[in-house]
Amino acid sequence: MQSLSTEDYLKAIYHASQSDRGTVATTSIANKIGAKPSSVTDMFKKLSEQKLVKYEKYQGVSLTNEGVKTALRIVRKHRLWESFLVSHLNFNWDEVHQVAEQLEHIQSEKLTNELERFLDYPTHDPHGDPIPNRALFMKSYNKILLTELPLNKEGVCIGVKDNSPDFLRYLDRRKIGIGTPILVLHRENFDQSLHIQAGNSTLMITQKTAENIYIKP
Amino acid sequence: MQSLSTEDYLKAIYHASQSDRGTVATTSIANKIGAKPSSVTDMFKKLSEQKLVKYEKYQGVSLTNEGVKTALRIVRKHRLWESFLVSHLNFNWDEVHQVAEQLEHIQSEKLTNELERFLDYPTHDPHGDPIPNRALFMKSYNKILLTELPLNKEGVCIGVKDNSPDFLRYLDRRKIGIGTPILVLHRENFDQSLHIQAGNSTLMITQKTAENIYIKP
DNA sequence: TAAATTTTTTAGACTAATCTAAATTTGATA
DNA sequence: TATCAAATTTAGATTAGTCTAAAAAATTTA
Repeated sequence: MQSLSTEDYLKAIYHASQSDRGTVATTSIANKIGAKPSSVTDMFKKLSEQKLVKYEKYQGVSLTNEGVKTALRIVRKHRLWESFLVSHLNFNWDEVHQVAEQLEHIQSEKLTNELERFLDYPTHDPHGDPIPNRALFMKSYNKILLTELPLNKEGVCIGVKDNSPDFLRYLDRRKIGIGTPILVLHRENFDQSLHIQAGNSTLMITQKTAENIYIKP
Repeated sequence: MQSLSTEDYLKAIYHASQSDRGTVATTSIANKIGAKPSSVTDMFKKLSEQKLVKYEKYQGVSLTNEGVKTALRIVRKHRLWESFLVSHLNFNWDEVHQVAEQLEHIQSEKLTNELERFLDYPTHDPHGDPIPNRALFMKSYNKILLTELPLNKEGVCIGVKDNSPDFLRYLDRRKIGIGTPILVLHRENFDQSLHIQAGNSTLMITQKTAENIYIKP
């Protein structure tokens, strides 16, 4: 049985290794967790003893198969709870993360599986991220960033890269959400800002915004 | 913000002071929590500093108003989650306690209040215990123990005193649950065992069983 | 490639919650 | 009411997770 803290580390390592490919550095986890690098080193050693990560001094860590499984079990719970909060408890997509951070640590397989059944086996959470099923398998869409969508080719918003409340509320105000159809009308060469049609309104968004929106072409 | 452990102590003190009336002894909490008396003394001091209990060396503790409120907030969450598990996630009433022990520590007022709304403001949990509302007020039924129900006077089972899975499953097998109408047909003077009619079957139960069933006369 | 910078680890300390063992207080009993 | 047993507290140690400061290794840069 993992402690709350080891679960947080495993999840952080999992997410970091998704974007960074392969091994994960001490400082990268320290920043994610909000701890000092020395604390992270200690935890790396501990996780290594438990065979949840492969750790070589000064070389960072990578998750073992068992480590990946443990991380995915937490991700599964996190995303199921986020789905529940939005679909049944009137939470907005920018409010769910903090609460799900707590709920993801609840230990009960029956609870997780019944929650999944109750929600009718959702495949994606409110931010468009895929939910691992009982066998910890998830299929992610074939997705691109909005910056990569060709001019005048219709796509649909299927997720966001940045999950911060600030960004999500900004999208709310722009009426952009999961499922919103999007068309790039014009790309400004000067600053890479975009004129887009989102739903049935046209608006301008910055490059920074565009590179945080996932599109199914 | 309380730690998980202080919350457990406050809840234990609250429950103990319900049955024991007034102040609560060190050992009584040690037994409930599963800790040594010396650890309990340490925690009493800590809670006392936080003004959540009144503590006099060698004289036990009693909750302050603030302590009662904190305890009731935990009880509220515990009982709401138990209700949710039974009503929507196919848990039986003997399975909910352990999971609710974890869920009761989740910190989010919005979560608690929305859960309450989603469940349509339940007043009692699956064991018949009253659920404090948002203002932490709860009304309990006027209840007696089955041992006190007069012969041939119809009552209804509205709760249990012992919440252990063993007892609850025993009641399941006897088809006794919340709402079951009960009539005492005969009381055996020799060992105080009872012949009762529960629903539409008649059966014999021991005194020990009878003194763990609450009845609305 | 040597020096400088950055990253990582080690060493030692701190806190919260726990424990054991010994000392103290309370309350029951003779 | 003096003694004894039970309950409670104190003292000191332990564990997990964290920290700071210093040392060591890796990486970048000149």
